Amino acid sequence: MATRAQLSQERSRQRREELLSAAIELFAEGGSRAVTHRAVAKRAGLPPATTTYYFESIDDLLREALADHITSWRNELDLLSGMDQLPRMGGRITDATQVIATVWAARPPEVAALELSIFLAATRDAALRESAREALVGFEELASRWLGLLGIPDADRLAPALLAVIAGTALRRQTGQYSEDDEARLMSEAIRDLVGAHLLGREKVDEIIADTTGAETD
Amino acid sequence: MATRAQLSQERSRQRREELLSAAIELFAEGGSRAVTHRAVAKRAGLPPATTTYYFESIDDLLREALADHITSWRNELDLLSGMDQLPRMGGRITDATQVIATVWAARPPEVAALELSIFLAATRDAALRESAREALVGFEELASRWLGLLGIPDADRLAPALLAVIAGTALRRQTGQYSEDDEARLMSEAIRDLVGAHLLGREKVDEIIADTTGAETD
DNA sequence: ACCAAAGCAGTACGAATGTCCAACTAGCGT
DNA sequence: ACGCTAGTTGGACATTCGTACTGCTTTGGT
Repeated sequence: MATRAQLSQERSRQRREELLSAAIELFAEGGSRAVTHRAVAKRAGLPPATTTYYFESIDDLLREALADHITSWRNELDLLSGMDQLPRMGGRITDATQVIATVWAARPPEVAALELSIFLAATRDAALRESAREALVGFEELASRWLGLLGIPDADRLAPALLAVIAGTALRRQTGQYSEDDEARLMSEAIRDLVGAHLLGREKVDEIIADTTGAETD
Repeated sequence: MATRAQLSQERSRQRREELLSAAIELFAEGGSRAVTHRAVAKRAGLPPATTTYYFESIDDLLREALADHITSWRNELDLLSGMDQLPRMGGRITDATQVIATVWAARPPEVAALELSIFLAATRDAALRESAREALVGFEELASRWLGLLGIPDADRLAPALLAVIAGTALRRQTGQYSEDDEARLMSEAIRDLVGAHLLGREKVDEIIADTTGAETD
């Protein structure tokens, strides 16, 4: 039997993950400067040499930790996607924005900051950028599916704007300029406006804009 | 006269700024890990000890460099604000989004990445967070003023959503998922939708949403 | 029970880092 | 002319870092 071997491998894998987890924690707390061999090992409660044993270099460690977090993040979202809990809301979009706002509020600012940081760190690393792109695609697909379930046509075209609003709000939230309630409300209203204009159609929207502003200045 | 002394002080101030500028460059290129005493001094073409002479610690140096960049960024925006070039567009909002998209395209992704990074770095630093908040307020005021010049009522309420879309698009752009043209188009369309819905008013938007989705599922 | 191999950890070492300090320079008042 | 103050700098120091090396322990096959 390879039971023992498997168990050993399993333990090894788990140690590796603990290191990655510790690295993410340190990164979230103090940025990339805080992620050092010794700090990671200490945080994970493992001997200092462990990090060099499991990873080629400290850069590899950080890279893998960030990529790992992106992946788990996507998995989390895929789980939500599989649940298809949205139809239970009765198909009312106003309620849907409420759902989004609730999910949003449940995600603490520190976590949001971490995820935004990872997306940005991906800027300077080709491999990470690929992961970030995959995650983005996943989010857009998820948003698109949810919007579709609500009976919104051309959901694909609306999804990117929706995500942009969510991401932008996440970023602004980091400044603490608005209260948590205000942030949720601002996002909810922005989404509602985007959905409304989308449903109305581009021609109608252009008409409204022309009527309002064109008339005043022409 | 204190001419000589003033000149000396001026030179000193300039050296300081060169260090800050070098620090920003290094931060943009390699993140906070790349910002070290020696690296900064070398980049600025100054002796190594200069950094310790002008700054309490390396953290202070980085902090001040980021805050400095935020400030100059705001000044740049204030300049745009003072120009009030928007009315020349004839007050057409569709053209205005074009202007925004153009300005946007002119700002290279690397610079956008830097500014996003600074905003995020502010998360972990109280002093920086204050600077970031001031910048945010400045941007919202600017957006609000421009919207007002276009004859849009309640511009204050629209500005945050507009900025969220811009910031969110900036973030997504970092992944390289869409082409630059597509990004500009996506942002332009999202802004147009936001403006249109805003002009239409909340009640009307809610009606549209209720008509479209409520009917299908009720 | 024994051995080969892989997992693992203690330790060491060169390089880089943050910080400090003593000396050197230049401008300024007297 | 001459010190005096502020600006400036080269170099040194302890610390921390990344990494490699050398054994030790555990495991799996026989």
